[in-house]
Amino acid sequence: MLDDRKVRVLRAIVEDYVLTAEPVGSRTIARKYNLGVSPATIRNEMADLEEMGYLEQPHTSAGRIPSDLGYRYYVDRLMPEQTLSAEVVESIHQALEQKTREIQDLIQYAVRVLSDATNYLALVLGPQLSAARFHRMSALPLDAGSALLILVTDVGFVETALINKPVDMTDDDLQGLFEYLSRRLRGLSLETCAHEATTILNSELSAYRSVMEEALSLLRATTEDEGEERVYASGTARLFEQPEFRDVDKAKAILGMVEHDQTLRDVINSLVNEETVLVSIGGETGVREIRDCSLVGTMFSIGGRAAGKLAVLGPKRMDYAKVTAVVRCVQSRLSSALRKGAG
Amino acid sequence: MLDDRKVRVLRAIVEDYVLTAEPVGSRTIARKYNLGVSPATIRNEMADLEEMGYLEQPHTSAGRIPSDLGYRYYVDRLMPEQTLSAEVVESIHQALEQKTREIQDLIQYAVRVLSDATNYLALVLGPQLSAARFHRMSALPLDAGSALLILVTDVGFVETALINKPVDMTDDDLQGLFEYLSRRLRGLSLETCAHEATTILNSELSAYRSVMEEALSLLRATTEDEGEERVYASGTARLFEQPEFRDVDKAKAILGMVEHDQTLRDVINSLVNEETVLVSIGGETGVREIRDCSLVGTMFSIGGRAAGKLAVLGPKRMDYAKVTAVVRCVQSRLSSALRKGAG
DNA sequence: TCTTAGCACTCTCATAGTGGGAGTGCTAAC
DNA sequence: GTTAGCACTCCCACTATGAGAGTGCTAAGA
Repeated sequence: MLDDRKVRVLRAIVEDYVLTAEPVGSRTIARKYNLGVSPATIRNEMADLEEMGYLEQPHTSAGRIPSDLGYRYYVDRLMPEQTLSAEVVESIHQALEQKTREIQDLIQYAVRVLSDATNYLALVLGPQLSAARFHRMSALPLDAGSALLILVTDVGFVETALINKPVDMTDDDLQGLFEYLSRRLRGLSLETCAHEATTILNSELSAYRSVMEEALSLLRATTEDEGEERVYASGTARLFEQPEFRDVDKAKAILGMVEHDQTLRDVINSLVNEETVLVSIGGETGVREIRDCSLVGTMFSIGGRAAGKLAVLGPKRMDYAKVTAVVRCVQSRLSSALRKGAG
Repeated sequence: MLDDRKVRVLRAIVEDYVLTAEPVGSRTIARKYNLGVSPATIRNEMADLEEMGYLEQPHTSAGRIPSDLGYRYYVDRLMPEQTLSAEVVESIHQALEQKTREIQDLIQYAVRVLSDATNYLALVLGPQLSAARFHRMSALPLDAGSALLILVTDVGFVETALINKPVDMTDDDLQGLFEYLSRRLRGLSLETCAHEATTILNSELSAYRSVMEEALSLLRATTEDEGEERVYASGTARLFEQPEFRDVDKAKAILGMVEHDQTLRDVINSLVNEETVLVSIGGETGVREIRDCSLVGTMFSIGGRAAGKLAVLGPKRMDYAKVTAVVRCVQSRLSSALRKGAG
């Protein structure tokens, strides 16, 4: 266990390093954070902390920087509960109180404000469609030979596809078909739907095979898509403002990962699985490209239903207190967004 | 006018510089491109070309690099018509012959393959919604108090919004209302629609004011949105592979511009306004952030209707012949995509 | 036993000097 | 008009060099 003074030294080092991005020396601590002891004493404490794994030394005669473990200790036990400035809260509210009624748009505003408020890279994962439930499906005739197929999930997420319409099928037939299907499938998970629809197709609706096939393929595409949850990102350019990413190769690695959605989904999904705000520090993510980064994320719901996950990716040396607070704030505003609008 | 030998020197310099990213010296040209004259003669030609504005010298005793004007001359008059390798053509075909029936998805595949095939940053602008024509609008009742409003444009672009549904309105009423509206508005530009719908609302349909207001606001949002055309990008990370963007600040400036959609829209829109492939070189774009880049772009249509613009952003020192060919290839495949599917 | 001052030591970083290499422009001869 | 020769310029990579920051250790003091 860390005694009181070690804790104060650790906190000082984390906070100073977060602020300056420079390794912190014993003199600096003695001067700026008045612990009432001399640099020599602090040096001893730092040597202890290093041995215990909380600190690292870039090279023999540099100051110390926090290790992953050091950050972890700070985040779990030392980090102050931060209340956001009125302006930040205000800007978040404003961004999410737009009059938009479309979830996709709302998410896009959210990811942007998340990045603006933290100055880091913000990421949002759309709803996990495989877990979504069928709400309804409908076909909108466009012209003689084609129609727009529309799938709505319980969260209000919309997927559409252009399909061929058999010429011998009237608009009423089409509408009736999907009315019927919608009644039969409502509330089922999309995966179950695909099975169920196949059964229905074979048993009773074989007359409408071609249209049904298209409907099935939309259902399957929606669930099985490698791109299961859509990924929204904002603020990639901001990464470069961090001194630790001025190294082009690091920056490139991170960018590459962000563009390669699947890795991103995996990382965020494995970290975030509840509505509390969680932090993954450096190597904890297990992904090589972002071993110098931390990820702060949580799930969010819109109008009371689980809608996705939001996360901020920044350098390990990030302002965890602030980022956590911002993430929490955006999360809570999203939950209540649209509520008065539509369910 | 440039005499034959000057032209050959210019071509050699452009092509060598594109290949190596190093200023090209007279010796190199004499050795690699057998013009049958000595370095000294080439030096004289280069001095002339520099005076005429086609070449630049990074510093007194370096080789020459092409100026914007030099590239321009090359692109306009020297660039060979390149036929793409079978593999590249194949990969483009494959990417765009996916079974998807949704325009948005198709565009996403297109932007990805555009970047993969060129190794530069690829950009696609979605259809210009203000120029789009109304095809139909429809409302899908979701539950007692809400419905999904769907707007389809002639190109097959879909916009949706969640709206409140007056409790006293039956599903049939709702459907009838939009059937009627769709008949009245079909073929009009979205802007005209907004006006027209207002008139209709005031003259005949004032009973449905609340729903109509929502429909109007969707129409307006679709046209007036600052984000008029949606911007799709792919391959940002690839920018860093270019030696000229290993300078973090340059890379950041470009990335920043890419994230700031509006500038991007403006640049692409001002360059590209026809179905031929156009090239904008360096300063020609007039945008500071990309003065070291060139943009190759064109309009494309899907299923015979103008659908958007596609562009590749790379360093000035890019392989213009190849990029032009790729852009043209993607453009042509897009035009014929979906054609057999739905119109 | 804990704390502290002192000091030698290490390591980085910015600076300046140096030499090689690449390329030029000019001149004079072909 | 072309070419060889040559002096000149400029960049760049390499190597000191020294200042600065910070450490660990030791020994003395509380």
